[in-house]
Amino acid sequence: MEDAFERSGHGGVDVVKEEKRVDDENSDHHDGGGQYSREVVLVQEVKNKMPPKESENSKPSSPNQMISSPRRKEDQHQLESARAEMSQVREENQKLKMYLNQIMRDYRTLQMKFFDAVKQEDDNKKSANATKGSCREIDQESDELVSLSLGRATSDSKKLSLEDKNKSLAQVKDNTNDHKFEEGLGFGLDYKLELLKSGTTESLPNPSPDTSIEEAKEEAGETWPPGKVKQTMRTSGDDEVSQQNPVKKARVSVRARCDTPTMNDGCQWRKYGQKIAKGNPCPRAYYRCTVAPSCPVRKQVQRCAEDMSILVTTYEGTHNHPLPMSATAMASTTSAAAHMLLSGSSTSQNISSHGSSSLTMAPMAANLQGLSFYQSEASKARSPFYLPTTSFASSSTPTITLDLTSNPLSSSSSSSLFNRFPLQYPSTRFSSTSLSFNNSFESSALPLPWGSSNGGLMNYNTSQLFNKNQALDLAKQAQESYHQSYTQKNMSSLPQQALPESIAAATKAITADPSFQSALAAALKSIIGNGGGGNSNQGGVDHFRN
DNA sequence: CGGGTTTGACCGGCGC
DNA sequence: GCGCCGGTCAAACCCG
Repeated sequence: MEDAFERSGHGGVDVVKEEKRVDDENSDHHDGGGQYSREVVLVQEVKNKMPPKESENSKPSSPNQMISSPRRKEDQHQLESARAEMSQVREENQKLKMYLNQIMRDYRTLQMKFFDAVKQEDDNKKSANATKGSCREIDQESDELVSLSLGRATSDSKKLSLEDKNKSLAQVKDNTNDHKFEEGLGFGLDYKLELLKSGTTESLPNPSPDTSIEEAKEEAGETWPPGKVKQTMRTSGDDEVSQQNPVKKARVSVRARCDTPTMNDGCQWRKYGQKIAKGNPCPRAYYRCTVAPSCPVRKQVQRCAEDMSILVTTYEGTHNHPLPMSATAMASTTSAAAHMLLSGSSTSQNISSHGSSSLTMAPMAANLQGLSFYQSEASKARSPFYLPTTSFASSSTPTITLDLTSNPLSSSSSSSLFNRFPLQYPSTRFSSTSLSFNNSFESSALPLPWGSSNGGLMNYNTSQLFNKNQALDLAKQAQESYHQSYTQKNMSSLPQQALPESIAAATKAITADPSFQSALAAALKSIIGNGGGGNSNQGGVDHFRN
């Protein structure tokens, strides 16, 4: 898998063209046994495509040589068989390349459409700014979008019929002008906006204006950079905190049982201070990220006064550099939570935010290692994901707390969250990425090579809604969009860095993301279409991981 | 010696 | 204005 993926980068269009030929002519025999004459044809065809050096080695003997003796004939027979197998492997590799290229093309197309859609939507919203009806409509739209995307379900989303979702997917496939779904996938922009918002002006270089035309426009006209977030403030109350503190950075608290002085979240931190805070005998330690000298991310670590075994880590800011592979999970989690807090509501109980900002949760959820931004009315009071008044969180700073303690009060969703989270609990499977497509549907999950018995892993629960390829296309598009946004983010925030290095670093970081790995593995598995490739896939993932 | 930690000083926001 | 408090700075110190 890894090999094929690696090669896909060099494959280019020619490979795809060739692959189509092979695929057309031999699409119906992958078993490799029996159909000998056709395999010979295939070998010869492959031979013609191969570079001279390789074709020389595998070139069949002349017909005269082939009939020299029975034994020689048998050897020749085996040779042909081996060649046929090789050709099949090549064929599969080329198919993988083709699929990957196809996915990349689809993604680019969707991304362009997304930018168009954002622009169009901005115009629409400016014209009909304070219309409540449209607001509700947008809410419904967003819910639908999110439910079609990754890892979030709302109670409203359950109302949506399968037909609606199928329709949306069909619209995407047909490249119609309905941009709903593209918006749902197009979270890359929002990811960047989050950087603009939470990344401080103190240390972050200004993002280059050419990362996005829309972004440039928004920046030019508004001191509150993310236009989308600003639009969410139409719903007064929910975004009061953001409004009052436009430059306040959102904080994400993570409560976890931990014996060590600090949680190992994969990042490098340097302690720069310690204080005895009021109301807690335990000192609070202040850390800053030292992965990059200009990284604005800080964290506070303090033991819980009530339960000393609980360590409360509060993260603030967004990394402006490629993260160590082991740190991507926590970083994306906190980034997602922070973004949810800023783009959504800080006082409302409803996690489902308003307007287009809710779209931003879709991508983040894809990187949450199973952290589901699922908060139904019934469970929100006990959700692990709440908006508290922590003992040391400044009341003026929007803070969201992620409770990873094994609280018996935890609902089923939170307990699964606890079990899935890999960082504080290394004993759990690291591959337990939850890339949940609308967990409000309880269809059978796509069988995965490292499948989970209790639903801790990826659940492509949309399989009821559309076929596997479509679901996997979505997964790929979502992940690649994240990839794209991350790349752009790094390019914009590290202008001094050579461009290829930024891209390479971002690529490295993204491919290290277990969510990406999982999606990729599942996509490739589905493409290959057999259920027996589990070990190799797992190995590939492990390789990416290290 | 370089990098990380400790710890008292300092600063700014906020409430009274 | 003053005091409290959270957060940060930076010199001293520690450690490998």
